[in-house]
This record gives sequence, structure tokens and C-alpha cells, in this order.
Amino acid sequence: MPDLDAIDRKILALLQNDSRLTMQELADKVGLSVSPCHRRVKLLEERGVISRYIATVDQKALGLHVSVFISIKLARQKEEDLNRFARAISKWDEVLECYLMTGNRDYLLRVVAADLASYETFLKTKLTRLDGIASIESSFALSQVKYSIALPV
Amino acid sequence: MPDLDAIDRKILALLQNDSRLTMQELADKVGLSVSPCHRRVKLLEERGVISRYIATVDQKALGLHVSVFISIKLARQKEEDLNRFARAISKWDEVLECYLMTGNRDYLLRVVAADLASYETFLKTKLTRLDGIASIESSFALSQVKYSIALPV
DNA sequence: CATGCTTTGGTAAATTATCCCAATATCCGC
DNA sequence: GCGGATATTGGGATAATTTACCAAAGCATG
Repeated sequence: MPDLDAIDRKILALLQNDSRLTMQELADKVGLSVSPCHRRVKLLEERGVISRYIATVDQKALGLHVSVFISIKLARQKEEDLNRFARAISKWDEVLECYLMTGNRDYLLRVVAADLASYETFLKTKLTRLDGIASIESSFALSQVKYSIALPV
Repeated sequence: MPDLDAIDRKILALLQNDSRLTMQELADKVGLSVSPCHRRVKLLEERGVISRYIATVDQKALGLHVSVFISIKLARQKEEDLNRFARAISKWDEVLECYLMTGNRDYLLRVVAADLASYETFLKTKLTRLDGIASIESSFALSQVKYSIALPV
């Protein structure tokens, strides 16, 4: 995979913040004309550097006032157990992020819910019904100080 | 603010996954013609329900192989201390997420870096130089099991 | 200095977004 | 149920944007 030059990185930085820039605007900002700029963007898409284009939705506008981080310890950590857990997690829309962590081999989940009641429903009807979970610990976010999808380029 | 009906929610669900759908495609999927579909999208934008359109970039393609969760405890938790911390955090591109947490009033940060060396540089030249930090605890992510920006609608 | 390869820039065609207006549907009081 | 007011829809015309093509310019290599 060929490396990203300075212009590619500038394109990525700009599109990570606003993918609705027209090719003309983007080209102006990176100092190219439309044609080569367009070709670079297409190439970044084909190479998978740009993976998708999405709209971001305001969490409060949807009434999702609760953000929770959940630490989970499994009873066993065989590959099969990990895979089974990952498959279950992936199906649930409330779970926005899930990471396999170092240390005591826990998972860390970020979950959103409308309120504490619906979070409780999530716990009771989904998470705690999974087999093989040794412990669950919830930490609630009081506020989102920073949230960005833009990776440093 | 008027409520979101079923079609609005369908629009949001679709655009959260792919904002490059044409109005024609989007209209077909939600069962409207182009005009009212377009008007609904514009309204969702104006009301701030749709906040932005962005491109997502592949973390590995950028060589960012390290994801770290950092728990931070401040020496004092007066509003001024919290604000000062928030301002500093917000400037750093390595910090993708930062939450003020309940409990012992800690912050939880998600930070990305190219490797352990550059993570160490981030710690030494930025985070640990902040005043008023009582303790820092890093937990490393072995793998990203799930990562989504799409809120449940 | 010439050759081959890569990247660029401009133009034209195709696609898509956007706006306007008439028609339809929905809601409310009676 | 009925009539009127309001909100929503659908189609078509126009403007904006994307996309493909080709010639020209830059760049490294021998």
C-alpha cells in the first residue's frame, strides 16, 4: 500500500470534519484542481483509507440522555467464549463501542440509553442474560467533554 | 421541537450508515418521493438532529495501532478546575473521547496513538504536564470488537 | 539529455440536489 | 359526518455537482 502524502492527509483531515465539501471546495483547500483531487479521493476510498460516509445525529435530540461505560469480566477467556460474546454484543444497537482490554482481560463497552429505566431494561433483558459473564460494573458519564471521530492525520 | 415520526427515524437510521445515498435512493427506501424526502432531511439538519456529515477513516490505514483508555482523577473538582481540564483536552487531536464520570469524579479518555512510543510521548509532553492531576491510569485495548457512531433510533 | 511513468488540469457529459407550484392528505371545530 | 384551514406530498424545471476523458506538464531513471 503506497503511503499517504501531505495532500492525502489534508484531504482526510478535511473530509473527517465535513464530507459535504464539494470537490471544488476541497480542491481549493488542498491546492489542487478538481480532477486530481477527485482522483485522490476515489483512490483513498478504493484503498479503504476512507471507509464510509455517514451523518452524525445529536444524541440529545433523540432523547438518549444516558451514557454508560460497562466493564465486563468473563468466566472463561477461551477464544470461543470471546467470539460468542462479541457476536452477541454486535447485534445490540445500544452498544456503540466494545473493546477487548489488556490486564484482567475484560471488555469495556459504551452503551447509550434514553434513561436509567431503559438502561436497566437493557441490562436485564440482554446483557445479564448472556452466559459466561463473571461480573459487570457500570460507570455513568455525567457529561461528554469531547467526542470526535476524526483521527489525527 | 416537533417530534420525529417513523419516516424521520428511518431517514436518520439510513443516513447514519451511509450519507452518500442519493435523495432518490433514500426516498425509495423510506417510501416517499424525492421532494418531501429532501425537505425532511433539510429540516432535520436545520433542527440540529443531523449535526454533520463526515468521512470515517480506517485507523489501521493511518498506522494508529494503539487505543488507550485513561482514567484521570483531579486533585480538586471545582468547576474552574474541570473547565481548565476540558479546555486542554479539547485541543489535543489524540484524544477522541472524554467523559466526566460519576463516582470518584474521574474523567475517562479514549486516546489513539501510532505505537507505545508515541503514546508515551503524548503522556510526557501533554497529559502529565497538566496541573491539578492527582492520578492517571492507562488501560490498553487489545482489539476493537465493535465501533459504531450510529445511535439507536 | 532523452525516455517512460505518474500526476495534473480543463472540458464536456451525466448525475444529483434544489426550488417552485399544484394536488393531496390530515386535522379541527361544528 | 361536513367544511375549511393547515401541513405534507409529488412532479417537473433548473442549477449545482460529480464523474470520465484526454492532452499537457512534472519527475525520476538510465
